Amino acid sequence: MTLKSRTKIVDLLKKGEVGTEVVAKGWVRTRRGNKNVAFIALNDGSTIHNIQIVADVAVFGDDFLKEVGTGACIKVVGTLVESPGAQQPVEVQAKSIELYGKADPASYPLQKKGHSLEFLREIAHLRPRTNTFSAVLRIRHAMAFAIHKYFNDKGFFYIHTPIITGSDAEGAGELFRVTTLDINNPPRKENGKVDFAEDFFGKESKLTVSGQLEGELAALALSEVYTFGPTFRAENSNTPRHLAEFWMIEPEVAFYDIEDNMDLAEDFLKYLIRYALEHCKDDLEFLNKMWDKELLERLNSVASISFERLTYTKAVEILEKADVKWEFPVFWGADLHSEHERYLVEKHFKKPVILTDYPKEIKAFYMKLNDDGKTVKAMDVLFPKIGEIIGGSQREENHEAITKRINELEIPMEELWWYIETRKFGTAPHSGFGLGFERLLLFVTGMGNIRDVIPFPRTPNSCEF
RNA sequence: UCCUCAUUAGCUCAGUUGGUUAGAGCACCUGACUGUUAAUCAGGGGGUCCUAGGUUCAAGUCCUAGAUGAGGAGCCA
Repeated sequence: MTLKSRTKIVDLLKKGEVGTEVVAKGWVRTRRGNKNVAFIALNDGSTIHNIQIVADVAVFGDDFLKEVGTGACIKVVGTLVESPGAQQPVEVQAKSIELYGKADPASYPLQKKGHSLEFLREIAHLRPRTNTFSAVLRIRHAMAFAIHKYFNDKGFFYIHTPIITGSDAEGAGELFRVTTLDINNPPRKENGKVDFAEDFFGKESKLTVSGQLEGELAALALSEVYTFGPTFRAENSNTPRHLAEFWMIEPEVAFYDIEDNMDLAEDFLKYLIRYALEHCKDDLEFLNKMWDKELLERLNSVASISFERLTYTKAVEILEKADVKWEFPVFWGADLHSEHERYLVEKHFKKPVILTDYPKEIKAFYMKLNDDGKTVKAMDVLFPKIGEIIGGSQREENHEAITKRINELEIPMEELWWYIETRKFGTAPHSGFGLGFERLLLFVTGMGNIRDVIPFPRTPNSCEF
């Protein structure tokens, strides 16, 4: 028998092998009992549920059992039996217990009672051992897996786009610099500016804010691709919806117009939500009970309802007619603020909304210009509670049009020569979008703060662990 | 970055109009209990009231500045 030999608690609880000897390993959640018998709730992270270990005090001794308290890690060999208690189908009558690691009860920070999410963030090294956080992590895994499954089943190829980039032309926010220069004494040019020709790459380099531009290069060869990787924004954003380091999914598809793009986005989101409802039932029920009483109802609703689709122009008309005093004025050409988006999703339509055809001035250079010359084929998917969960567009594939737009916005053309060349050689209509993975998880788990759906959040002034 | 609020025991939080020795629940320790279910019951230990100034006979409480956290806004995914 090797060290890894054990039955996972999720399998023990399926009640398959009653009467047989089993080995369970895990971390003690609580211990209670009397002078004759101790009950140990054991969890190994395979499920939200614990297995109850029953240990006779006469066999194991009071002093030993005292060490098997909250937080300790143990190996238990015993018989799986039907439980006389009402709250669990089976339990393990312990024959032997090996203490892998004790946890001093006076200093172990996790109690059997609940903690605030703020406190748990301060002990991110231990919070995976809580019910809430282990549930979130299992759902996070399930969603990552479902994303790959969805695209793989549809014949999309997973493209690894670079994390270090030499271009900052995408315009999606402030970038983190990557350098090997001595920041206390960098080489300088005659004009006093830092000489990045002497840096590792011979030029300035940054952490990527998006894999989209490279994804487009791949789509214009492999037709259907997606990226799924970390992205970095050095914005000083302090909100429950922003991270400095987050994961993004970016499908990019040749021969898709904006309608196809919207169909893909809606189908994709519904698939993921249905996958969670089907595969993460116990964890979602726990989160529903613990944090968000409307979670399951909301997930079921969004999974089946048809998203509302309308143009930016129509949305502005609705907002202008609305009997609401806006903090930010609404007029054609103004960017929509979260109060406007929330009104459309939560009050007016009461379901997810896809807004399209925004004024070109408030959108990025790569979006395809409409025939009206004023709007671009952009699409934002707005969700209840979250706001913008997806942003995407049909891309400008016309060489003349995209160089004109780049010049208008005074984006340095020489940094994008490779991107522009795809429009020169065998260009094709294509579309894509970006989905923030943690924003998806906020919606699926019902958690209120994005720092609680990623194991180790990076935010301004916070890079512990 | 801006606005608002918060910071008191390991955790969650009370603390009245500025007034004696700062409290509770949980956790922890000791004991009781023949199968518990966030076990229960009894007892015990535990405090730089975020920090630095200030006002006052007297400050956890009022004022100023700062630190940290949270919510809202902006930026966005």
